[in-house]
Amino acid sequence: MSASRSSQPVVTRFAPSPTGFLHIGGARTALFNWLFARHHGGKFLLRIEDTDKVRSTKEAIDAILDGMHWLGLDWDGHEYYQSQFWARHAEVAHKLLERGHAYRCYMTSEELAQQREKAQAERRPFRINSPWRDATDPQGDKPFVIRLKAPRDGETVIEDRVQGRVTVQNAELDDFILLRSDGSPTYMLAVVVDDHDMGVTHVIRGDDHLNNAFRQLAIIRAMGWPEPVYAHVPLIHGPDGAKLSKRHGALGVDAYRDELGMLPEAVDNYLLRLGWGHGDDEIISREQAIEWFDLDHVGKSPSRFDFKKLENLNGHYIREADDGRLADLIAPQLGLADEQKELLVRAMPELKARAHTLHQLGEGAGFLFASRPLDLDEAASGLLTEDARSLLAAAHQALANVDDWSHGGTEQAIRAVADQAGLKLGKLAQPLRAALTGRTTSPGIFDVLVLLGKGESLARIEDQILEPTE
RNA sequence: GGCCCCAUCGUCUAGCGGUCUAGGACGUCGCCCUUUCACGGCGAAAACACGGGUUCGAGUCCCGUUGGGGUCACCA
Repeated sequence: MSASRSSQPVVTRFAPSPTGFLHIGGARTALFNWLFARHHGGKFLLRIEDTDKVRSTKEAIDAILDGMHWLGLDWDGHEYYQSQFWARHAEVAHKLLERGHAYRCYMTSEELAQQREKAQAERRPFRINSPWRDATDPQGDKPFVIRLKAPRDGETVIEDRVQGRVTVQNAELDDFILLRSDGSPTYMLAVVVDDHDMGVTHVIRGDDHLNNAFRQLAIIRAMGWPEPVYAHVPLIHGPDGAKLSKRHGALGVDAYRDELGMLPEAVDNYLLRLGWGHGDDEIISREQAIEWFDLDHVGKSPSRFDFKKLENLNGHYIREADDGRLADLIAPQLGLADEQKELLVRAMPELKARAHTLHQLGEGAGFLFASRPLDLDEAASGLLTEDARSLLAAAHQALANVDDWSHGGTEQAIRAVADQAGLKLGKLAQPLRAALTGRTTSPGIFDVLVLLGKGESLARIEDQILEPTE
């Protein structure tokens, strides 16, 4: 009976393979691992699984580290690189060999293919059946791989913290490869060795690894190592229920930031609630998440990605966010000079209530920095009828006489003009909005007036009073 | 196909045998607020996949059916 690690200080890890970017599913796995470690005051480690040299690139690794930083998922100590431990992996493979838990297999790929075809023809599931499993005599320098001598009888049971008790007949598992013919370790060996050496106590990962867990356990038991606690989290699916693909949301987290205009706290909050719940709570701060997170409330069924909900959450966090921070985030998009940022910050309280993404926020701020004469959109120019223009003239005159250029001061003047014309405020406010912002939607009209200032406001109105030159 | 897993409103979920005429959130639709759009407030429609059991009693336990997902490499 192997010792359990569940009573030791918690050590979790996130082990992405750098073959692309940090996708959203990986981000959630990382978040869960991070939260679990922080909740228990343990350690959260990061290991880059770069054993596939061809597909692993520096860019991909940077993208992952960058994504982790953005989401606020800091790891303890330095990041590990799996490729650095090849010698150690091989060492373990040979130890297994010495102990009779593994064997040299000299089967050629042709022989393997033959077995596979035969199994297929007989319509029975294919299991590798190597004649070398019980061979005792080394075959000189013929090429070989090292295979695990997996148990064939009985069953293996995993008490998964998310999936519950999962049982698999050992006959289902075959003698998978530990060390390739070129001496490199397979993933199955490498994870087990690294997790052990890093002292990982809890393996929290996507449930696409659930089947692997049984194979990995076989290695662990053969080595007599302590077994980690497993928690296999269901995968995230696209809106149509199919596996999340690029078409849906398997974008890199960088795309959520750069292309979708999301705030990291919104993505974190959304990801946390996807597959995990805490009563009726929806808006959950980092601190609360650390306090509340547990494996018991992770759901067992896959969940679909819902952009609308993410966007709603993002809108919430934008409204909560600091005005200066938001201004900094969208200033590049607007191409603003530093001295223009002050206006943006001042306008932010009005702007941010109207945006669900950073891009919408930027669009909403556009009118503040537009140069005269304004480019009116179709709906706005449609509003500027002959009648409207003469109304604007009256408004211009009234506004020109306003000394107290404040929300109240401008409102008083505009309401007076509307009253005099016997019109509801809206009849005047809309043309005014069109002249001032070039749009039919904007922050409150008096806020716009104040933000723009007296000079600019009057000038923009004046631009629209004059008949358009055909 | 073999093996493994899953199944509450359209979506994310609460529910851990009676408190469920099933709660919250997003989305949808009304109404209110209102100078537009938002924000905010109020309200509505909307679910326990199906069939058997177990039990005094099942959304909650068991079995089956159906549906969905995962996995079956000298990839990770």
